Amino acid sequence: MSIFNFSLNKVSPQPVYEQYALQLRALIEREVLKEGEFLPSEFELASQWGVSRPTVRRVISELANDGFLIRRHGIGTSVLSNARRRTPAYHGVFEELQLDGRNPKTEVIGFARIDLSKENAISLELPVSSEVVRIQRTRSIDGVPLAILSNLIPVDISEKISRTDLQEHGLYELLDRAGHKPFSGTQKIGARTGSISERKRLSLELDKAVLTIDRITRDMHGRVIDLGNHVYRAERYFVEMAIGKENGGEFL
Amino acid sequence: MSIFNFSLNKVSPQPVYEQYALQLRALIEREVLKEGEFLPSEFELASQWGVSRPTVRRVISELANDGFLIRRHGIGTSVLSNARRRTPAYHGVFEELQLDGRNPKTEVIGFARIDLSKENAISLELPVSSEVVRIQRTRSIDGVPLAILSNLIPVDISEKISRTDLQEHGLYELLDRAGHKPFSGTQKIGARTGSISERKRLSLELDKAVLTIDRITRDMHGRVIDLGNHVYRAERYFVEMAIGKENGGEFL
DNA sequence: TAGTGGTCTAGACCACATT
DNA sequence: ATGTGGTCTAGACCACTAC
Repeated sequence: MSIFNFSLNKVSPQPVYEQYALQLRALIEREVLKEGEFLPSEFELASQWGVSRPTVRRVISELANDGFLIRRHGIGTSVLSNARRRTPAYHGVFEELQLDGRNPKTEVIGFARIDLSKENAISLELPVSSEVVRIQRTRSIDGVPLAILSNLIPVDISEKISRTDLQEHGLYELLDRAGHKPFSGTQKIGARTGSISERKRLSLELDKAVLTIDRITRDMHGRVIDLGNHVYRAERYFVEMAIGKENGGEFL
Repeated sequence: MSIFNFSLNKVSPQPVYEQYALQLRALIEREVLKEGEFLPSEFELASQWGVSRPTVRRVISELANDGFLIRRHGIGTSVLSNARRRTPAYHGVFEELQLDGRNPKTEVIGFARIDLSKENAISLELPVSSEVVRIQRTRSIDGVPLAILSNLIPVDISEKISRTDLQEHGLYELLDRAGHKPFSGTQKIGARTGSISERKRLSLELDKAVLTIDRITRDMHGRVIDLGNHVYRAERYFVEMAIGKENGGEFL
């Protein structure tokens, strides 16, 4: 009985390649299949699984794209080490990454319609006369202020979000629920010396640095649903991310 | 004569799907195919191109993955707007992005073997006794200092790189040439107040902020080939990136 | 030479959205 | 009912790597 004897639900709407990919992925994650180990050839897998080779290839492609497997022409398909694996990019790491046991808190310090400045109107791609809502929040951990979050959101979307929601949930989660799932966007990460009001809010010492993140978020239809300006205490926050093939390129 | 009458080089080692994908992509980028416009159905394209439907699907998949096209079941395949498009993540944006007409310069201020500190040995996954080379560079634009780049590189790799190479080319380009193509990695972006020596090197005013990028780069075999610590003048540098499905997730 | 993955074909059946 | 994309099959030939 091979470890590749996977189960297949033929009535499930989940496609075959997805079912097998999930099970194969689990084998790798649980290290039943260890680093460097080779998979049976595509022909063998096709016969073992009772599917065609294109389907086997699709399964393997899924995992190869996620960096779990590497295919080498003329050699075979083997398991990549954790180190070689491209972990999914992930952002917004928090101090030493440990949220467990911490006590994060969000305070909503502003939730009101504002007049749109000309430049913000352009960024949001709205007519200058449009109304937007400015949401201002502070985030703290164990009572220590961490960040000031300021977001501009079109009025019609903001109406689906309440002030109390914001204390319990992330903005993106709420936008999603409101039917505006964040889909794409751009962000700039920069640094500067904190301003007077930022120093006050973040309990910063004089002239200490802050990390800034400015982002534009769009829903699936390309509509701008959020314009965020976030300011973090630099000593307690950094952004961590995986870098892979596409987003390589040397930094200047 | 349809705009989809692409050319096909049958002797080229470049696969068919890639040749067609490139030409289709060009149509979209030049806006011959405009936002919202529909492609012929996969069957029609297969017949026009003289290839099978799976090949057509592969062509379309390439562009759909890059966010140029969107496929909707039962409806068809259409061109995404620039806004909806997920532009490839790209980092290391420079002032206002304009390198054109600028005069970037790299000065190598250090290129020597050093004793490996214990913590760096662990990061590079080398025995503590191993020797590494520390490369220190400064980058400036039009005579204005922009960044201090410090990299640790295993000795055997550094031997394939010369000091003069570094003045002309990027480190990653040189690593690539040396047979250690950067493959994956992790980086942390943070901010802090510049140290005394950094203030001097970057001509920073007292207590000005710097943006820091620390990265670990690995080659295809999972070997650590670079440990970089980069410090940028915050007023003149920021990191810009696209955010998509995978690397979404709310920032804390 | 044998075995591997890479590409491609020519179909089939299905689920989905529109008419 | 029609046409679309989504899945899957059962082959074929090629290019690459090892032996």
